[in-house]
Amino acid sequence: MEYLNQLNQSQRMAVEATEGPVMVIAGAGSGKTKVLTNRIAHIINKGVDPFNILALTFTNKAAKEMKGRIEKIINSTESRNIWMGTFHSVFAKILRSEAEKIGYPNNFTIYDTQDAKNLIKAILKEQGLDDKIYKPSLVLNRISAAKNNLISPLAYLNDTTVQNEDTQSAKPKLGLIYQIYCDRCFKAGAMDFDDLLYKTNVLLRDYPKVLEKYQNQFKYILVDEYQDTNFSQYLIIRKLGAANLNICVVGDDSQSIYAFRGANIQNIFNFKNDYSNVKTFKLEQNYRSTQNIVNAANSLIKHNKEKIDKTVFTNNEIGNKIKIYRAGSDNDEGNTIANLIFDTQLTNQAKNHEFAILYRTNAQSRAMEEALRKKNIPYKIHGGLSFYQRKEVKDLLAYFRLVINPKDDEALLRIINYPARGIGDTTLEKIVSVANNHNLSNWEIISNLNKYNVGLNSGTQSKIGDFVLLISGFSNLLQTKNAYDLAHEIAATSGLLKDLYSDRTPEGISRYENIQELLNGIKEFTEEENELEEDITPHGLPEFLQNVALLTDADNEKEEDHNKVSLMTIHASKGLEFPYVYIVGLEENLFPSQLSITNRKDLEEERRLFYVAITRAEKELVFSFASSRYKWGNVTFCEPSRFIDEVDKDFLEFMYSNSTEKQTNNEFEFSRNKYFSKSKEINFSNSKQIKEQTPLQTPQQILPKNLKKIAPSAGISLPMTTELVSGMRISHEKFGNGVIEELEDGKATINFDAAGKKVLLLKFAKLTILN
DNA sequence: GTATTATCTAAGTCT
DNA sequence: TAGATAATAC
Repeated sequence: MEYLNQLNQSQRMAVEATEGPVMVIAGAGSGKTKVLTNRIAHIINKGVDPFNILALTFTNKAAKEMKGRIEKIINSTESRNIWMGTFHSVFAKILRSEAEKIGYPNNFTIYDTQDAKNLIKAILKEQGLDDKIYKPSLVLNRISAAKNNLISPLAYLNDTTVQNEDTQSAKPKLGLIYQIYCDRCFKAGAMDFDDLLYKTNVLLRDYPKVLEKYQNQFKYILVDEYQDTNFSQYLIIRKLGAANLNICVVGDDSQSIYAFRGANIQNIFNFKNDYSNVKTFKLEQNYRSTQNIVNAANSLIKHNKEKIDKTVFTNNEIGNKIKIYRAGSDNDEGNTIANLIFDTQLTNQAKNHEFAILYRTNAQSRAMEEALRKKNIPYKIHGGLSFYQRKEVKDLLAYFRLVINPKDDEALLRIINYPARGIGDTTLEKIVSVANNHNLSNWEIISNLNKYNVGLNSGTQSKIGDFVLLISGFSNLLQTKNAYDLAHEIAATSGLLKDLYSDRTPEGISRYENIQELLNGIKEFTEEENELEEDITPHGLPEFLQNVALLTDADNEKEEDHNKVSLMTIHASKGLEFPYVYIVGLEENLFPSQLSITNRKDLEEERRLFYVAITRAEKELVFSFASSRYKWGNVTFCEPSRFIDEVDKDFLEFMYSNSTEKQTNNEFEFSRNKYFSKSKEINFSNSKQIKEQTPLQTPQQILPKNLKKIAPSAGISLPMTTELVSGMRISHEKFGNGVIEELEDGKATINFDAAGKKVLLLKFAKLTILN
């Protein structure tokens, strides 16, 4: 029980109160993860089987890290048996084993947002509805909100309030679209993200035996980031915890930033009323940040009316004031930040990974990326368009999906004519219409063409027949081939590899490489099986796919990304911390977002978002804003964010002449150069020197444009590859030492002492030269 | 039915 | 700016 002595008093109390309902209000940086991990360890040490613990985290990565920490505390690998993960991944797992009960196959597909939107578009077309009025993203939001509040299509149609809302907004058919959408998903054996929670609720509601089983299983339940749970999640917890009532929720109302996806901050406010004899613990001491940062954050959040009373304080050093920079334009802002990072690295001997640039919207990353690239500062983008959303990757994944679940209509439509097979739009329209009339999936039609009168000529029929044979041929291999072999077979035989290979433009090459990377990833996944003797879960293609669907970018981090500056949205930064933090784009209509400034509730959420951003910083914090910014392709002028004014001036240091602020804003249009020169007044001792050192064309600059954007990491680590020659002895983190036998095309064939011959992509392989 | 080009229009945050 | 869609030519 040595670990208990490492905790402060309130932390320790929260850890030791293992029985009954417990709420932990944890201020930013107050050791929330420490409490969670120690609490779970403590429960296990008291004799509880880890299989009886359910812990819901915000990302799968957080779960993995926590398991590691618990393993250290309890000094046993038993920690791996804890049911720990995101709501979505844990309940997807449970749904897979219980799927037949609610009429789904256990190999059900998970539709991502794009699949869902495509389906909605198709429904709109069939119903003759205008997609300018019924914007797919809006429709999907509405459906998502309904599901998160557990409103079924039928309830939706029968709810007069909801119907009035839709009539008012001139979208009376939303209920009908919702209904059709659900039917289509069902017949495709598919669930969207919200279904994973919604269907779990259905399962627990309609099958008391199942509910009982999991109630008995999960004797202890812990929920991290409780302030960001929605009604659907709330109810799952309530039901599962009802038998034992050992429910511990941890959160911080000041960090609730997911209302847009249905999170209900009231869940945390109401916890005391939902359960009797709730023990509440407040963690108020911040161990992360300097006094200046903590106090600045407090002074900001004071402006919110709705919050739980608490006083976050720190005994850390006072630290520097928050510096505020003004830039002339978005590009100028990027350069300013890149220069600051460069200088800070030199003066403080700081590593790249100690820096983070946080922004409100993904679109802001570009200016930052360009500036960092110019200064040769390695960076990684966290979030944004993830690898798995790239077209070519989705295409191959769609083949996998269809092979595993042929009813998956969205996957089928995506690839039936890619690569081109002469099955065009007209043919597909016929098939889809027959499928809808019979309430069957498209696959059921095309695999039984003679049974249904689709009205196709014999040429088209035989093309479709070939496609059916192709897919069912792969399906037959599911039992015999491992994930990698089957994946490779599919990529090759489908013609996808060949199609990508034939495109020798830089973009085409990068697409081909992305497929190679995907296949490499599957290979690694396949080989994991042999590495852990006790790991008995099969590692076939279905298992790989299930893994992939719910991966967040955070779960995907590559080893070679370790020492890089992090770029991410503030939402993605939740739960993370960095010594040096730059919050950029602090402008009205951007942060706070234009869409949020019309009502208090939304504005308060934006303010909490800013609070989250500020509290990521440990040592130093910088704010910046630009006076002009490209939006929709043209320049717009911006005013500094109101949030800057809301932070107490005692903690701020303006790095530009603040006294003329008001006038200069108005003057701006007429004196643009003035501001450009102003930002140059900042003295970057080393920037000039570096510019001259930097070669005109660095390796990353000749990379294909889209690769740079999607996988910036790919470019930055390149220089190393030039140092490699065959015959060289190298070391690889996973495979150990070996000799390079062949170097070609960005790939290396390496003969490892222990692991044997492997072909690795240099771009991704982390090799250390031995000598 | 396919491939190429021209035009449109959309950018808020995420599982 | 870029991805999606429409229009055009083959």
